[in-house]
Amino acid sequence: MSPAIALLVRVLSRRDTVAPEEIAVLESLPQRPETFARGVEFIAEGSRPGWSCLLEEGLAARAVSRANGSRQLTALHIPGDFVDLHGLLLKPMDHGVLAMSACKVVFFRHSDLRRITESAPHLTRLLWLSTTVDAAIQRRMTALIGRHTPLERLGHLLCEMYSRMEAVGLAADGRFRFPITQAELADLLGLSVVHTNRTVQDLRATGMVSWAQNVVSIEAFGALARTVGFDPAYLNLSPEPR
Amino acid sequence: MSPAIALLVRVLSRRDTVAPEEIAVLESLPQRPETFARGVEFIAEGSRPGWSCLLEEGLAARAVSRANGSRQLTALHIPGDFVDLHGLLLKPMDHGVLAMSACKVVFFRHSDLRRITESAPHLTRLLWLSTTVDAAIQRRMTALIGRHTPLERLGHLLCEMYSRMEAVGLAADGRFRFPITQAELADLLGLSVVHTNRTVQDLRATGMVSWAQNVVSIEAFGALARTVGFDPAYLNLSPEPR
DNA sequence: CGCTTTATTGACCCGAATCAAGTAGAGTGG
DNA sequence: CCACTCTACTTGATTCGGGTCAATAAAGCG
Repeated sequence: MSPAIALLVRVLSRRDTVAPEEIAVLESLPQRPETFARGVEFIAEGSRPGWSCLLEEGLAARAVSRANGSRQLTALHIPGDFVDLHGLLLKPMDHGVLAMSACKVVFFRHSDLRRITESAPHLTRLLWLSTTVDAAIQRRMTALIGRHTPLERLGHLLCEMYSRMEAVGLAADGRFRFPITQAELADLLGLSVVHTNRTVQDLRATGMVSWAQNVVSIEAFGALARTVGFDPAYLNLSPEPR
Repeated sequence: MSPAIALLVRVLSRRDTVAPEEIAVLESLPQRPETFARGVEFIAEGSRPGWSCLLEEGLAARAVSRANGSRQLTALHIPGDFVDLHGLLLKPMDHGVLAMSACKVVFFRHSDLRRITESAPHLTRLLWLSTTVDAAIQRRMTALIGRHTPLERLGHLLCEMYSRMEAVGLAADGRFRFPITQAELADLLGLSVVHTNRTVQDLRATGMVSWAQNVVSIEAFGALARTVGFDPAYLNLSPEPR
């Protein structure tokens, strides 16, 4: 199985059983692999792509730009995420996608994905589910930025990233690679760079998280989750008939 | 045609052509109508409903609650919105839905909706599209709260509400009914009640909006849209093959 | 026509932005 | 191998937007 598909199936399997025929359907899709360097906006805001991409390696982010030139990062994506699957339906793209680290991605033609909706209803629902989990994450983010302290925002984000990465086998024992600069983190959390830095230090001072050389290590996941109010239910990582 | 379905079809038709057979399929679904008084949380956070509801009349909001008891409103819903269509796939509900005014809603059984995904691919894509537009709106909200001034948040929200209401025939000439208290608005915009009030007054002072007795009147839509950076593209209200 | 909810105003204060340096690494090239 | 540069991180001083507290006006409404 191609590595990108393997990751996708791995996440989907956390949510429902994926039949061998469904895996075969995914496997049979023509792929267009590409890699992008850190900083590249590989899906442009306002564009009308005819392909959607699955992230295979690296960290990517969605960004909406403002009139004054500044941009806001609205979401992070990790390997196994079907980053712009919604582009199949949503035209034009209401946001851009940029590589936060070197990214390896695989593109699928919309016409091929559309064929799945014509012939594989359950698989279609699983893909649809992916986009709704995405929306649930976005909803969390809105609440987080709207009504939570900087420490809660950061702590919650780390809990979420850990949980998601763990689901695709990229994290264990509270540790995961997280190649993001504090400036990018600030864009994501809706804080200034200076305050983001102070918040990271506050979080380190609690002893619940250590973070150096792009590796985050959550020393006390339970305690952190409790203090920042993280409950992974919204990630829908438990198998259910969908 | 039942009024709720008529509204739904009206929005869907703004996004793509809806075939008569597709309308017939929607019409044929068994409906369970209900009404709720203002303030009632008619879909509970954490529940696993077997039905999804389409709003026919009134204003509703999604809310996520916090540990300390406060809640954050993350989205507003107007007639024609398939408020918790994502509940078909997402279990449990990651947020509650509450009536901001008296609401008339119509429930559809998940088993019936699932049947649509089995037999009506294009209609399925239109429903899927609804949930992704919803996500795009949420994304906008995140960016709005994260990096925009209170005046921009409020002005943008009003532009969006007008555009959405106009699409279902509930607004014209810049005017629409908007039965929301400033406390609720504060919850939605991530501001304090006091500051929300001052922001409303600031907005009135610009002369671009007048607002009294639950009726908002945008006197200069173009000017307002320009000053708050509103571009309706993310609402996907232009017909496209989907 | 009281009573409750909603809107409004003023005073005060604090959290986070902004401004301004300074430090530490990681490359890069002479 | 070491200056040079660039980026990321860190720290301190200052400012200000928006929160909080408290009180009053104005609607609704039973």
